[in-house]
Amino acid sequence: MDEAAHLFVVQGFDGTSLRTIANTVGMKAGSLYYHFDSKNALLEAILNKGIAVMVEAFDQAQAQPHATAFDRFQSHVRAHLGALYENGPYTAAHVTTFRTAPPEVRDAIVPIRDSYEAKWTTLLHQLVEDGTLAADTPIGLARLILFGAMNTSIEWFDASQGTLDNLAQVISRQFLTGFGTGDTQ
Amino acid sequence: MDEAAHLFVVQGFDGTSLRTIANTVGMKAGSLYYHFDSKNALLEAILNKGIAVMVEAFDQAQAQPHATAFDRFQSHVRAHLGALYENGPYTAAHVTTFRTAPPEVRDAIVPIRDSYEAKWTTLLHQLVEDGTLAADTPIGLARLILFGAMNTSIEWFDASQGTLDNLAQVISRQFLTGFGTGDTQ
DNA sequence: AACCGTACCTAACGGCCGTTAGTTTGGCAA
DNA sequence: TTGCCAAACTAACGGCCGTTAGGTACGGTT
Repeated sequence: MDEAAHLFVVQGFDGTSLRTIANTVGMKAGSLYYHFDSKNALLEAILNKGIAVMVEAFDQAQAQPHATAFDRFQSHVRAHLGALYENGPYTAAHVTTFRTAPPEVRDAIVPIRDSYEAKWTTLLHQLVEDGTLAADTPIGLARLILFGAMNTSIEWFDASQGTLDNLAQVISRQFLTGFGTGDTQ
Repeated sequence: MDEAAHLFVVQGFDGTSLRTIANTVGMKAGSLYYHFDSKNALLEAILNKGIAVMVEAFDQAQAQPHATAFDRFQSHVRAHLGALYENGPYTAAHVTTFRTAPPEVRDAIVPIRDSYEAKWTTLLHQLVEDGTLAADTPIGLARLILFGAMNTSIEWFDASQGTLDNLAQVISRQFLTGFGTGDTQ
């Protein structure tokens, strides 16, 4: 699954054959069917694990003590980025292959996916309540914009050029205060 | 090309066969070779057109008069979103298929892609110089975060639930001032 | 009337695809 | 020692893939 998820990230689901996956782990294609019912089932398992990794990272961040509301928020951003880059290729595979996954697979994943998104919605609501986020923040849109910033880092983040801690800080700060000076508008 | 680009967005490049494309436009697969040398060449043409559409939208926004620096910025955001949703499926196809495109195709596209990114880099530099963006803004990172927010809207934007004008306004405002109140940090 | 180029079609090629049925291997348990 | 079961293997199936060679229809030009 590790190798399959990695290949899915690089080549896409349809661009990766079972023979390629099997060959990468020193097997033959048919042998994969001892472990998975089908290629779709393999993808489904990977997508699920991708969510599980994100959820675990989120819950760990939740459990930690934080000095300020901003620290708490930044810790969650860091956790999401950690799920993308530090805990196997599952979350990355989820983010990159979900949109074009076969409908049956997508439909099976959606409910679990929703539960992760709900955690973020709750978090953002709390930040509104304690005055960290503006009262008129469009929570749904805000979450999607934040996800966009975090997830598309897959296309350009290079660990040799910057740390995840730094990226988490930049994204968190940007999300709350923006890059502007406030001089206009 | 219209239909092919649309199918690439929905099913991915590898997930779309030439027979499917041909069938959609009332042709046979072999006939496509009168117009394109190969499937890769078709993709390359689509990706190029995707950039051309973005560039044209950018230049049109550039040519318009604007009351404030913020208006100018928002106008460019709106232009990019317009390229994604209002001028055919080419830009959307570019954004969604570029990462997993065959290396030869990607390599051929990169230089043209860079030219579009350079336009944004220049714009952001100007915003720093006129005091709209903070002097210590990490331009490169800022552009990628902005692109992330705009481009991943493909996964969730629904024209029946919100206008592009509104989305452009939310993204622009968020980019400059954030969603926070400024009470923490 | 003869010709030409454009735009398609037909039919097939070799090759890879996901999948399956049946078989082999090797370690552990009885 | 025998039996069992997990974990692989082999070999093939039908089917779809990108691609190609050669043919056909047809409007416009000479």
